[in-house]
Amino acid sequence: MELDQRKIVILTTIIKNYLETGEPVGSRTISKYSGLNLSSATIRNEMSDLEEMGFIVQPHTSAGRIPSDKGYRFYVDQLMEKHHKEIDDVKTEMFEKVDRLETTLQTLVKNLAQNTNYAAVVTGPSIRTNKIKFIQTSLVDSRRLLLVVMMQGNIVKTSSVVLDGSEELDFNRVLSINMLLNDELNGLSVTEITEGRLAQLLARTSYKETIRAIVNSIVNMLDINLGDTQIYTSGATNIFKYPELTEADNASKLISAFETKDELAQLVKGSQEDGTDKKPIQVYIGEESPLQNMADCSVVTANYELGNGLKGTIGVIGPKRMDYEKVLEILSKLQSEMDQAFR
Amino acid sequence: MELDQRKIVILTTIIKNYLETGEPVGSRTISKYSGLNLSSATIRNEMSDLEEMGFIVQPHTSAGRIPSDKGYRFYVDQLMEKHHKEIDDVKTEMFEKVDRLETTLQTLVKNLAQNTNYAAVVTGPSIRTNKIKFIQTSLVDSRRLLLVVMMQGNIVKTSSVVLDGSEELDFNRVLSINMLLNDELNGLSVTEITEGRLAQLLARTSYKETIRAIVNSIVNMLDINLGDTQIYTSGATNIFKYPELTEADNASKLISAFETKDELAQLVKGSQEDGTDKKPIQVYIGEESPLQNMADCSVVTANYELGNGLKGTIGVIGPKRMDYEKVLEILSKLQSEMDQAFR
DNA sequence: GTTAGCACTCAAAATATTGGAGTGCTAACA
DNA sequence: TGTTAGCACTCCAATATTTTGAGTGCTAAC
Repeated sequence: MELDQRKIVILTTIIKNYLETGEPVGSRTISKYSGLNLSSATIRNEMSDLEEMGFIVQPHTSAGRIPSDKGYRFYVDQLMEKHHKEIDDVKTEMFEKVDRLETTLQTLVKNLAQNTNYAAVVTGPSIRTNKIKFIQTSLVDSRRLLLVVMMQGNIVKTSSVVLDGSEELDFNRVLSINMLLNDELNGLSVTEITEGRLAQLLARTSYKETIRAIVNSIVNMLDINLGDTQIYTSGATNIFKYPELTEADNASKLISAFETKDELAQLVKGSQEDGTDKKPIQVYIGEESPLQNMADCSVVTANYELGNGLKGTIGVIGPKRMDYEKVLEILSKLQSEMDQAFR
Repeated sequence: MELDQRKIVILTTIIKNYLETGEPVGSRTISKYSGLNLSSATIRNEMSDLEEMGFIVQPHTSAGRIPSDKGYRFYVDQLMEKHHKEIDDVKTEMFEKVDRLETTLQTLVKNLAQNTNYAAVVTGPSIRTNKIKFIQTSLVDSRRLLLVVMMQGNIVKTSSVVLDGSEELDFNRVLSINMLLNDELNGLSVTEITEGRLAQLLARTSYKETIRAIVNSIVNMLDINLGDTQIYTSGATNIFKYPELTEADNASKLISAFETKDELAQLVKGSQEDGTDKKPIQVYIGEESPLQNMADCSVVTANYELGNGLKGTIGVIGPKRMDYEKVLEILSKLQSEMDQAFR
């Protein structure tokens, strides 16, 4: 059977209607709103075809039809095509005063959730591949150093280093340690701080224990503590707006996923791997999603790349009947702006 | 009517039973479990009295009784008395490696939620009254300073200061600025950084614009950005474990309160004002709570005070039928440990 | 190819039925 | 006088039943 023009119109009408109402769509409704001037009986015949082809399903015998995952997929693919032809050069004002990546991402994710009415998640760039821009240690008291590391994107991390006291430090010695650290480590990512590097560093100083403690602290801070990537979320409670997600204990699972953030990391990681350069925006519909908890949701993710090579992901999580058009538009707009913001 | 010993036993039995089961308690149950060896009919008479006195209510004519807010209040007050006589010197290991207050509080709140199975909230000390311990600025590039401020409790805040470029800075100049800042501002809280102070500071330097920008940044950072007090939460999803809180759209409101944290701030602030020194732990039952959203919950808060004068609050939010005994025990234990941890 | 008409289906809403836990009251008992 | 057994009564909650209506597929006519 072929998907002719008329079938496409009917399918699209069903989907659009369902996106709005969330209720199964019957033949009479279509006959009134499709603009095709066909009777409900004719529509019924076509719908029966569409069902056979797998684009729509009946929740039960005497109900209207709702889109299947395949149906959504068709609709979204169609949207994506249309979308590529449009050029949107509208500017949001979000990036006017870009200072630190962290705060920027925080406001970004908040706005995203508010604008879409779905749950939003944004990840910062992977710290492990992000490069050190600047290191500073200072003596807080005789036994403790404050360590401040600034990464690309002006991400600042701090920790304190407790010394065992075998090496006496004073102001000038800390100064020279700072110079040494910056000299050796600037421009490196954590993954590049190898044993060899450390040895090279130690060879140039007599404060071996202190340096060792500091480097250790840096690696810990960037490697383990942060679980690699920082994840910002917002609008988790928006899912309460969509009854189909609140049924049973779905809500509980979803909200809990947002509270712990562990699973979200996977979600986002997956999308970065899938992403060939041609498809910077991805749509996962229902079962397509990498997480079981999200099988009743749709997930739209966009990878962004800052000018300096840092990569991250923006994502929206909502019901299958999400307003794909709007979400795609917003995400692609944000994506292109992010690309330019941090050059 | 008088609340004699027998009535107390019956009331207590009703409450304990209801705490466990969450179901209304009938006269037969009591006659079996109170240990009083009275028939259900006798119990019925007493229950009828207790209801008249306002300690218990009937959800509907032919149901068992459940404790009223007044009933809970009686029970909790009784507990509190008993509690004061006990001395618990059990040590948790949470505070072994206390480094920075922020991370400590984060793990604290997480443990609290996991141990109690309720939602937990912990606030750090008010930054506005917290004192500056150490200031460090460093030149990131020609136009930008990285500002690091360490407060009491080793809370570290950073921000970057963008300079207008009218004053050329170099390494040595930044050094002298640092010394000046530390000299003038250490030991002060934000509230103490007045116009007069600033004037005094400016009089001692020729880099007036830079200093002005830095001080501005410090005040902003500590005053506005953080909304005064930092709030850590955990276990919000635990409320899904208690059906009576999940009914209607209560869950939505509660979770949302936890996501935005605004309301929680009030909750906690209220408890700090109420708190005379004699009652460091407070229990709000149902309507007693300062927030309408929490009218179906009970809230238990404990104020802690670190050795150095910093104050904060630990709180647990759960259903009215929460295990008060356990919660009181845990909170008071934490409270006393906190008091000693950061001396 | 399209459509009106009709019998059929089935979920959801409305309504009825039942069971049982709980009560209050009264009268008898220790 | 306090306690208790017994009984009629209440009413929620669970279950069963009926009703309703939106929707379908099929057939026959246009």
